[in-house]
Amino acid sequence: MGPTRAERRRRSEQRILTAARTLFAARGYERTTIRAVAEEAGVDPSLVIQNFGSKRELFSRAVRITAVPDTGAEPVEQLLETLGLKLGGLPPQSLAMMRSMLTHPEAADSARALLERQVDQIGEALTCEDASLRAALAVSVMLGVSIGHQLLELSALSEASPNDIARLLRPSLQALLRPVPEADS
Amino acid sequence: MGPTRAERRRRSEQRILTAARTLFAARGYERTTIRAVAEEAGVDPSLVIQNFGSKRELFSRAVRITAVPDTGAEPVEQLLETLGLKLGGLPPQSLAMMRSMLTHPEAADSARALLERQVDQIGEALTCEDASLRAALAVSVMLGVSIGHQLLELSALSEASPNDIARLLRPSLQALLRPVPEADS
DNA sequence: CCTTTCACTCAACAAGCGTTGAGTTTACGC
DNA sequence: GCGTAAACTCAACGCTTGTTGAGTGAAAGG
Repeated sequence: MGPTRAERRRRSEQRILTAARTLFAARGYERTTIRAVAEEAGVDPSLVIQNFGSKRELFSRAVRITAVPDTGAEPVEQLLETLGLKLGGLPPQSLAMMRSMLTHPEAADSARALLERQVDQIGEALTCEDASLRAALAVSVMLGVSIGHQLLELSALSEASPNDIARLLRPSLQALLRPVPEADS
Repeated sequence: MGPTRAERRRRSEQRILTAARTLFAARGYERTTIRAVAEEAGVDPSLVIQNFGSKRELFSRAVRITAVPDTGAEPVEQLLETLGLKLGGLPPQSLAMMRSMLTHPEAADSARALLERQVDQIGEALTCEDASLRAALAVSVMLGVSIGHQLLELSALSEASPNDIARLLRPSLQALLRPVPEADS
C-alpha cells in the first residue's frame, strides 16, 4: 500500500521548504518566485500558497532558526563555532536569512534580533570595558567573514580551509574580547 | 534669462542620480522602482529611462565608485579610513552597492571586484605568511562592521562613535595583519 | 460500494513592473 | 519671427508576479 494522505502532505511540505531554502539562499527573497520554488519542489505554484498562506509566511517558516545554543564555551570559540567555521558551512536557513537581510525588511528584523541576542550573550561573558560594543564588533566581524566567504565568495576566502580561517581569526577576536591592558596611552 | 537647455538636462540627470542613490541605498535594487526614483526626483518615470537607458544602467551609473585611493598609509589605518569609520559614514554610492550586493548579481560583481582589488592592495603590503588570506579576512572584517553599523544598525554599534569603533578595532586588525610570532605551538 | 473529504492541479485575475512611442512645450539657430 | 530640434510628459503595452476559486482524482469512512 502507498503512503497515507497525511504522510504525503508532510512530505510535499518538506519538499517545498527545502526548495524554498535553497532558492532563498541562492537568490534572496525578491528574486525567488513562488513559481520557481514550486517547480524546484515539483508541485503546482498554488499548492505552495495553500500550504503556507503567502510568500512572506513561506520565507518566515523556511528561515526559522533554532535559537543559538549557549554551549557555555569561551566567547571566542563560541563565535567561531556558531558561524559555521568549524564543522561544515552554515545551514541553508542561515544563508537564506543572511542573503535577504539587507533587502527584505522582515529578514532584516529576524537577523537583527538573532544577532543582538548573540551580542548580549557574548557581552555578558565579558568583564572588560565597552563589553557590549566589543561584543557587537565581534559578531559583526564574524558576519563579515561569513558574507565574504559564503555569499560573495571572495576568492582568497573560498580557497581557504575553515581551519585556516579560524586559526588566523582567533588572535584577532581575542584582541577584541580579551584585551591585554596596555601600559600607557 | 532662464537656465540653458544643456544645463537643465545636467541638473535633472543629477537630481535623478541623487534620488536613485538614496533609494538604492535605503531599499536595495529590487525594491527600488523607476517610478519611485522619478517621484523622488520630481520628474516623469519615462524620463529616467530616456536619460539612462534602463534600470540596470541607472544603477550602474548611480553606484559607480572612484577607485579606492591608495593613500600609501599603513594597511590597518587605510582600512579604517576607506570604510568610512574616520570621517563621517560611507557615501550613498557605497551604501547602495553594499545594500544590493547580496541579491543583485551585477552589484555582487562590482562589489567583489572592488573588494578583491582592496584585498590585493593590502596583501601586497604584508610580509607575513598567508598574506592574501589575512588581507581578505581584514577586508571582510571591515565589511561586516560596516554592514552591522550602517545597514543593519545593530544598536550597540549605532550608539557608538566612529572613534570608539576604530579604537577597539585597531588591535584586532593588527593581530590579523601584523601578527606577533608566538614562541611555540 | 458509495459518499465524503482532502490534497492537489488548472486557468485566470488584478496589480505592479520596466519600457515604449506619440504628443507637447520650450529653447535654440537662421 | 519661424521652423527645427531637443527636453520632457502622457498614456499605454507586455510581462511577470503573488494569489484565488473552481474543478479533479484518489484515499478515508461507514
